[in-house]
Amino acid sequence: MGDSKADILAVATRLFAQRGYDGTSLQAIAEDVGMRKPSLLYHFPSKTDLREAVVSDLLDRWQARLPEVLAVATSGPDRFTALFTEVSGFFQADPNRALLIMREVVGRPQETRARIGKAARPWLRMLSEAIREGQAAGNIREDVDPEAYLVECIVMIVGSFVAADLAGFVFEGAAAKARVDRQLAEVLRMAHTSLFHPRPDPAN
Amino acid sequence: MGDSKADILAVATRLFAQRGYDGTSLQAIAEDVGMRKPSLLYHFPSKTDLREAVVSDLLDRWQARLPEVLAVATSGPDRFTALFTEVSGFFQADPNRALLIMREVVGRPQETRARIGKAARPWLRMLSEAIREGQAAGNIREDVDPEAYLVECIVMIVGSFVAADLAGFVFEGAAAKARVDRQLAEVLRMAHTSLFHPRPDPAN
DNA sequence: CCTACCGATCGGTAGG
DNA sequence: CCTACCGATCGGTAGG
Repeated sequence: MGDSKADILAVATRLFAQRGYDGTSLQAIAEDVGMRKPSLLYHFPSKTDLREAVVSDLLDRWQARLPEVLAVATSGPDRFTALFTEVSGFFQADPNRALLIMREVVGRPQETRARIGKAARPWLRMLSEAIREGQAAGNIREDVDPEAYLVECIVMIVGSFVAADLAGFVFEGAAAKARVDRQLAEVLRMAHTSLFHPRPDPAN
Repeated sequence: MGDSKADILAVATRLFAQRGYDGTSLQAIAEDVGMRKPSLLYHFPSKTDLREAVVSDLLDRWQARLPEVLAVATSGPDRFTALFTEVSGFFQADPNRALLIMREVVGRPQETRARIGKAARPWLRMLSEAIREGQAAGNIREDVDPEAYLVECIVMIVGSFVAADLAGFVFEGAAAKARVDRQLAEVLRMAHTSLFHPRPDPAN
């Protein structure tokens, strides 16, 4: 029923995220979609094309969230936490997104990496500028390296999903979902504490 | 010249790290080593065996550094920075280690993940206990989640090497090596700031 | 450590 | 969207 192209994209995203690009055959994707391999290749002329479409789809979905993210980042109380929640919510909506990005970034094809980098660029520019303004205004610690700080925040958020899987082997108990939540809570704390000046009234 | 088995391990580590396990053929490894595929399979009976040997080799090299790490972690001034430097130095000695770990952790074979988790476990237990003691003694922030904090520190360190590659596309200039150094410096600052209580004498 | 070779599976095409 | 099929490459074996 419905849009075959969208079905293929959804299945390919899931399998590329979970088994990697090289570890996923077109046959496996076609089977999960419920069609034969040549039919899949009618919609996407080659495996490389499918990969690009999967990455484009992910980046498009991020761009589609742009309005909410901007709204939250420019007004209201505690903009920092709101922005953080917005970003991590994007990955929580589908944890495969985090795995996929990790794999595509670590993977070799420079072209794909360049596209992800290009998509992230305006965001990082805008936010690093905001950090510099905060530093000039005295709200943000002077020793923060804005670009490096932002990169590490993304690394931590995306890494939380990857690590949550592994953490099950390291510490007992706790389902993957609860693990992610706990990791993300700590990431928020770390990111917040290391960005702003300490409050002058600690209960210490 | 010399130990074929060690040569194979070194080449396999490099190629698995850079192209992934599925993206690396035994033929490619054999070629780089300078032998034929069946000769390689004489030393390692199957590709799976080779993968396990590569992971074991990495974990063994980490274990071999244990004495220095423990020495640095239990005495001397600024044990935090010393321990951090020791850990990141392990990956700086060969950045492929960071890529390999990232790939093996994100990859599916649960067995490999379980082994990495098992190797990390005693370390994380020991350090999280030390954090709890610091919290009881009042040196460390009460709101730190010890296990989650440590997981994120590792995520950040390993992620710095992965991100340094990508950062070249996001911000202009700066070679990968300098990028890693800059990211690691910021990771150290973030990890330190978010762990300890603020000094009572900020120049603010 | 090699040559020679195997069945299976890969991405992709022809043709309808 | 299918059946039928292609050459290339995969991990691995036989045998020396």
